Amino acid sequence: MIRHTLPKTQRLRSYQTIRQLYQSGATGFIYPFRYSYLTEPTEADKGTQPRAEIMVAISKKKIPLAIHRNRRRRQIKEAYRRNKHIVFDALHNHKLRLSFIITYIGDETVTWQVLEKKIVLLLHDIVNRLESG
RNA sequence: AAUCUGUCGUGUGCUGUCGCUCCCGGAUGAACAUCCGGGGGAGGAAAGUCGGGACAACACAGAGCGCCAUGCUUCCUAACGGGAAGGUGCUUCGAUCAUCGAAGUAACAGAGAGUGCCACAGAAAACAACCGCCACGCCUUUGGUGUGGUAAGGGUGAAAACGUGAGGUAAGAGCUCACGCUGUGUGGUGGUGACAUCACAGAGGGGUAAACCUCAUGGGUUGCAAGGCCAUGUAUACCGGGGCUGCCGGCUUUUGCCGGCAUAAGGGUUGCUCGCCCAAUCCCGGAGGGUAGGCUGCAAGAGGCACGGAGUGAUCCGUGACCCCAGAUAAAUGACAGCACCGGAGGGGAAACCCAAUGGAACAGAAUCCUGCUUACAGCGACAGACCGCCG
Repeated sequence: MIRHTLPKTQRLRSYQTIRQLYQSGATGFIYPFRYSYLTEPTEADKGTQPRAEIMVAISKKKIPLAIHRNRRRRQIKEAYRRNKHIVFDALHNHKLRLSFIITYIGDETVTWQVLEKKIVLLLHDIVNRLESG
């Protein structure tokens, strides 16, 4: 049973990884999100553990005010935090490390309930793609 | 009382579940970390990035030119293009014999150097003659025409060459005079000063400087992505071109090396020029490569509040074992419920009153800090003003 936390170590913070993701990450689309992700296998001799790193990006064109972008980013992070067990179970089964970016492309009218449902769909989508190879 | 406008103040709180970040203490652990406990964690504008400063790096012999900013006075302030108090002009309102008071407003130095511009209309917008008036000449003589004088009258315009009266003249004109108006100069008085007021002299040829400009004052450049340290790395690397000079002395068989002086393509002097300074481990171009990780700067000060004092005021001084004091870094300070708050569809009740659904809850998110300005803003409170009504 994992705890539903989201500390610094599970957030995507490396410039190089982000660059790699935008250049060569596998992408998908579930409205109102677009996502791209990369995986690498864990290596037991180096002591790396399965884990996921996430980043949330929001377009300034869609949501112009900083305070509204902040709120939307917090809601997305919250939705991921509450449902991240979906993807974590798969990662442990396949011994993978995952980095991914969720880009919000909706507008300000999407409600919290819809947002959480769509995140769950998105996570299941990623898991399906991992399982199928 | 209600509504509206303006100014000032304030600008959500509590509970639950699950989370984030920083600091302190403890535990596990080689370490990264993880866990437990405690504490701190967005704004009045954090915004616009507009002024001014602190702080930092680089630069700085000097002179000239240029560029930018500011522009009534005194004061406040670390400083300012900010603020306070005042002066002057203009506008509005009110009272009044003159004159005075209130509110608002002002890029409010110079149009006695020069240049430019002044739409339309008008003859003309700055060397004024269209009509008119006057003199003289000519002709086909109730008139027409030419030359000259004339800014009193007409007409145009936002603005037409000081106003009124008298003298004067061919007709006229500040041409002369009186009174007045507006500048200038000198002197007196009051005021720290802007300025006010009085006297004398002399002048009257528009406006426009957020047009160029003139005058006065100020201004080195870049900004925390500043800068410092650690780690990493590749620097006197590679290719092409330029330069690699002259004299003297020393060493040396020579090539060459070292030192001094001179020259200077080039570089620096952070707008330009002169001047000054630098110098072969140099300068220009090409191609290619690397880094972009961590720590620091980085949070207690031009801080708030209370009381007392000085000042018209901005503000300053003193006292206080009074209070506060975010530091994130693909960027924490939250998400979701419920209640409180506003509102009240509707329901209950004889009534007072009670219960209440949907809904509403502004503007807005630190990024080195402070200070000011500007802009955005629901609700509540205070104080002014306007309007309506006068039974509230």
